[in-house]
Amino acid sequence: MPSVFDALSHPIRRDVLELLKRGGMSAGALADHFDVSKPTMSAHFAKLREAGLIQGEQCGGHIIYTLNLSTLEEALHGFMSRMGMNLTIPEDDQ
Amino acid sequence: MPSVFDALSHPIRRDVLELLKRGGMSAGALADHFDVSKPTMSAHFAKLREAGLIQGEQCGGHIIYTLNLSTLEEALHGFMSRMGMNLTIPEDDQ
DNA sequence: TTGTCATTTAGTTATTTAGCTAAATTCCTA
DNA sequence: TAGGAATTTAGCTAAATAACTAAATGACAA
Repeated sequence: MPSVFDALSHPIRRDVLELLKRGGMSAGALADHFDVSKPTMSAHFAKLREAGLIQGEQCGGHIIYTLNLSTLEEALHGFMSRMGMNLTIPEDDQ
Repeated sequence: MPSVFDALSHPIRRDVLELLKRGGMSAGALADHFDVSKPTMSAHFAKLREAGLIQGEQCGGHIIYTLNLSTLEEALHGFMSRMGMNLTIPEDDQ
């Protein structure tokens, strides 16, 4: 069971989270953004899933991944408060 | 050259950063907090150094490691602004 | 300058990670 | 229900990581 910080240690996985910031995307659409094979991307998705950072939902013939921002917030908040920093989340744009 | 996120991926290294939050400590004093050998700790220090998160200064027969908080802030700030979060650093206690 | 303590380097091992291709699975659609 | 697209699983390889012990280095102190 990889921690959030393990999941964040690979640049592709950080990029995936950013792509998901504005809404869900299918595994294939996500994979198209990166220059590695789809099975490799599938393994990255699995690591993000196991860390609780994303979740996938079967939707038609696709799987739509969505960001679980609260897991990320919680992990960063926990670490940063240990380090004496504060995290603030801005209000949603409307 | 490991990134800040690589350096943060090991729990011992995150704990080292927290121990250094309030000031410098020698390699030996830091190592005493963990249940691994000193050479193993030396490798963890090296990774933190290469990521720019700590620096060591020869001081008497010891090496004093100090936190480079700005590197951590910059990396977290960079990632969090990509993710639509904000980081604030509270004023120093006086 | 020799001894001692602190730290790092060397060298080894086991495990994990990241990547690939090929095959299996899943789920729609015709 | 057969075909086809999307995704994951299996199985493999190479490289990186984390750990250890033993040896080397560095820096003071007697």
